[in-house]
Amino acid sequence: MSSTPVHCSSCSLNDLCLPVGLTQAELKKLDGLVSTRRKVPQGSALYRSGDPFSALYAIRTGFFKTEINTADGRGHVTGFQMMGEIMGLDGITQDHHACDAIALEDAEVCVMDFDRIESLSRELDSLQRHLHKVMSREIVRDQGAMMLLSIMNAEERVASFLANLVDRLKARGFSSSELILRMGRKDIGSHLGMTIETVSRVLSRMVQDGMITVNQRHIVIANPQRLLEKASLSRPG
Amino acid sequence: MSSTPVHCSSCSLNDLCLPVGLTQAELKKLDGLVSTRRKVPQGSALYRSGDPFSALYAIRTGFFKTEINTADGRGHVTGFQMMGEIMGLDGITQDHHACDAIALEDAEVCVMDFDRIESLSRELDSLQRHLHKVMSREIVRDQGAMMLLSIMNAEERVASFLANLVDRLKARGFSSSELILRMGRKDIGSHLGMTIETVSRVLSRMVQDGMITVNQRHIVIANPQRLLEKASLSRPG
DNA sequence: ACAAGGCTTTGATTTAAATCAAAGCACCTT
DNA sequence: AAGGTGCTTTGATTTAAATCAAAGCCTTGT
Repeated sequence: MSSTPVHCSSCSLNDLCLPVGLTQAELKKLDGLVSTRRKVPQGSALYRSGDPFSALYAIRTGFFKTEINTADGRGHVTGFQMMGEIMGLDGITQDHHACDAIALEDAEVCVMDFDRIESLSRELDSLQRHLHKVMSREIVRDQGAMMLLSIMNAEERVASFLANLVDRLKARGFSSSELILRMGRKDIGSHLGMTIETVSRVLSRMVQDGMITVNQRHIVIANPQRLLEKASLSRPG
Repeated sequence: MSSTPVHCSSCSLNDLCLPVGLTQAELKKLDGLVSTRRKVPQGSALYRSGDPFSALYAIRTGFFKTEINTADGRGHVTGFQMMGEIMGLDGITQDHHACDAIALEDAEVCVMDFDRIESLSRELDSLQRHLHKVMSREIVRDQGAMMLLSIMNAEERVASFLANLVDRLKARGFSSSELILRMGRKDIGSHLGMTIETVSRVLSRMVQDGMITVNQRHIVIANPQRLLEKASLSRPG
């Protein structure tokens, strides 16, 4: 709950976040969209499964994971989210959230009341269209993740995971050859459907092959070409 | 391209399809939504990956699979769709479709121009809300499928698959103890991330255990209780 | 500095599912 | 009815990844 004024029109993330492609005049209208900002300390939840749904969240700073936990202890990390990405879409169907959203480092999010999003998007065609695109992108992304889990082996999965992360970081102005993992091996394994031992072994093998360099959570992509080859499923011609 | 008049307001599927929860007056407005119907013969595509996106489709009759094909021959069936369900949401983000939609039996769909859906949902709050719920449900469903692939073993996956199918069929007035599979073992295996041999072996084991009965594609659920136990991941307490 | 705890890596062994192989069945066509 | 074709089942063997086990290492606090 920051007291500083909160404006989409002046936000440096606006070309990554919800209001992408809006004119300056339209952006002005959006300035009422973000009611508050919210700080989320590392390790704590932005929302949890079962919480009532009322808002979408745009990440301003920090890094999140979303996960579904089961009573028998098996859990699954459904994804990792970084600045500019929208969280909370899972809550719309049932009016309560379907997963936990946990901050992997101290984070700050823009809280966008969903009723307000809906009423604004009835006025602004471009916002409406963009919201639909964001949701559709999430669907396509999840289907890509399903495919990864269904047909890729351990090494391909890890390669895809790394390639995907550097891609998204690059789009945010960070290095495309270097990254700091914000999550532990356990979360990587859970997300990729494998054990931490396998994650570790695969990383070691990639180091041996000269594809990457690993120092704890610090990864350097030594051979981007080969990483991409491993990662890609070569879509149909 | 049927010449019979096409009206959501008189459609028997309307409580499963897009216009759920609308008043009669609102339904009247929707009658212009479905421009045409389209017949899709068994084995042919409603749309293919790369096709330009222009419409969503509501299934009136028939049964579909959606799949992503890769150049190297590995492919993945992302889901199966039955009457009343909406297809095409994957196309919104990139203005072209991201997967193939193939009819597994002769089918008929309602073609809903997406621009018209958007403009109508700017007028009808309830349609807007429902569209958002449909998209969110797809996201949650896909995340459930990811979890299935990530943490369940072969027998749990097949049990989930069967339980999910009878559930959806039951909601459409069909038997909850019996079903005809519209897809072959290959598609089941692709969807569940396993080979056809494993699908077959798991089914045989379930028959031996008295959980189900299998005659080709005709399945009888002999012990729904045990099927549900196998299928469920028991969510957190 | 040292101990404690939690990650991470590495190694040995087991196992679930894949692969390889062949036979069985249902559904066509002639 | 016979022969073919494509799906499905079943069996034998292999393999990728899980499990079991232990050591290494970074971090944190006393």
